[in-house]
Amino acid sequence: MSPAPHNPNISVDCVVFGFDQDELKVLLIEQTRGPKEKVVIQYALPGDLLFKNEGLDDAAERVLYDLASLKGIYLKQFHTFGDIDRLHAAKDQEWLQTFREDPKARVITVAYYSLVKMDEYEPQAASFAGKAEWVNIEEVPSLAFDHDAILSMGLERLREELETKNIGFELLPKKFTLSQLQRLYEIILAKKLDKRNFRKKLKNMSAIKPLSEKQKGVLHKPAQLFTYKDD
Amino acid sequence: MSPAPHNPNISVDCVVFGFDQDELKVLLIEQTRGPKEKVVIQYALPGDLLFKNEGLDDAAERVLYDLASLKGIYLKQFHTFGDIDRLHAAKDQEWLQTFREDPKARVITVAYYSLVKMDEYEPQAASFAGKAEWVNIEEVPSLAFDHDAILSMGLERLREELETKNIGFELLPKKFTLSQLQRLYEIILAKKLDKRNFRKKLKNMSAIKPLSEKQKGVLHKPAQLFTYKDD
DNA sequence: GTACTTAGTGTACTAAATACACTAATTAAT
DNA sequence: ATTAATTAGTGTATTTAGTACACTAAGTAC
Repeated sequence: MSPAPHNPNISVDCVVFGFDQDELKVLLIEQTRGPKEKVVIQYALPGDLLFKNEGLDDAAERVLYDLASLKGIYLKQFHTFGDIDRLHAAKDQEWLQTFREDPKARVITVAYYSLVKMDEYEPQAASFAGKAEWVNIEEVPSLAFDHDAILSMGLERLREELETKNIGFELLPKKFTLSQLQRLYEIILAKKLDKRNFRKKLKNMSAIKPLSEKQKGVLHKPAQLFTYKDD
Repeated sequence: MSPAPHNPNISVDCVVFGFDQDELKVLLIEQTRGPKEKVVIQYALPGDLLFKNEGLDDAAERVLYDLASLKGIYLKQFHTFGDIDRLHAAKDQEWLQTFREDPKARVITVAYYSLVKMDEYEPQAASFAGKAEWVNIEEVPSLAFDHDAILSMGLERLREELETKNIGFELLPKKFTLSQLQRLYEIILAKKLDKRNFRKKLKNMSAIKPLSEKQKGVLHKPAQLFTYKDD
């Protein structure tokens, strides 16, 4: 063990969840490489090195804004990853050399997870970064560095929070139907829920209130729209 | 906002809990200063800067071993504190100058909480550090830097874990009575529990098993001793 | 107006949490 | 040996939360 302290780089990485079309998605940055800048070599979580006069939460907000034009969204720190070799998987060596001065430099990353109302925000790639892309959680490829582990812990935390706190609405439009909310729970928790029991529980929690408005443009009985009470 | 990354120092700080004599205690390092090294100026959580070839968890283990001779104990990362000015409260300026080269240097700290069987380990101060001392959680003075906030979040997490996971035994001797376990819950959660309901719940969880041994040397009916099953 | 689709609703059963009071075993003092 | 003091140990009834389950209602497309 080395007897001297040192000064690693610090980054933040964000696991950004969205829900759309009955699918749980995560926002990934496409890292391209090659002569024509066309060959996709891998995907990574949105992240960046910490700036000098910036708090950790600030950095996470900045990352989401710069890389995906996301602003004012639910954001929560969940774990810090600091293994010595977390950047140095064989698959990442080549890529590291194209982007960083010193591929051996140590980087400790503080991970956040984040919930986005996909109807309100359409991520746009900043020009300097790779393209930001929503990827179905079921179809996420192997990611750069230890981002697989980060994503997987982020997903675990999302599930925990969803079962204990009322955060489901952070992933839905302001106005939503009870069936939408239920599908969200079913998909994230990967289990079927009973419609009547689900609604009974919601009623007891009284966290939502009905609007005087109904669903439109559907080819079946239109559902009552609800919204969250902030009380 | 500064447009350049930088390399702050990284430290780990540990919120170490112990339980003894019906009191929840936390391990603090006494920081002394002055001509005779006798004037106590403040207490701090055990912590140290991260070494070069050391993972975060390793650093936390090292800190506990070096500062308190604690080894092989329950240890869990819970939050990373990175405010720009977290070291720079007015009360800390003087002290910083005596210990660190640059009192303006930024330090980001990864916080752990830790559970200790106090009967097995008696902390001993390493010579180079301040004295390690168990302090009743109710009597903790204002700590150095932002350690008040770290302690307070650590305590919050201890309470959450105690209600959801079976971690109570980490704070008790290997052999314990049900009343001891109940008092531990009562004191940490700061609420009274019903004896019969508490025992009923334990029975259902079947996480403990009775030993063929009874409490000794008490001036009342001796209680059955139990131990945790690891199964 | 018929077929299709999803919305919306109540009741009976089961499991978990709560409220509650007395007897048993030991020590210390007399 | 008896008594006082102290904590250990035990069961039942009630309330609350969770589960299982099936039909009618409101709209669209044809």
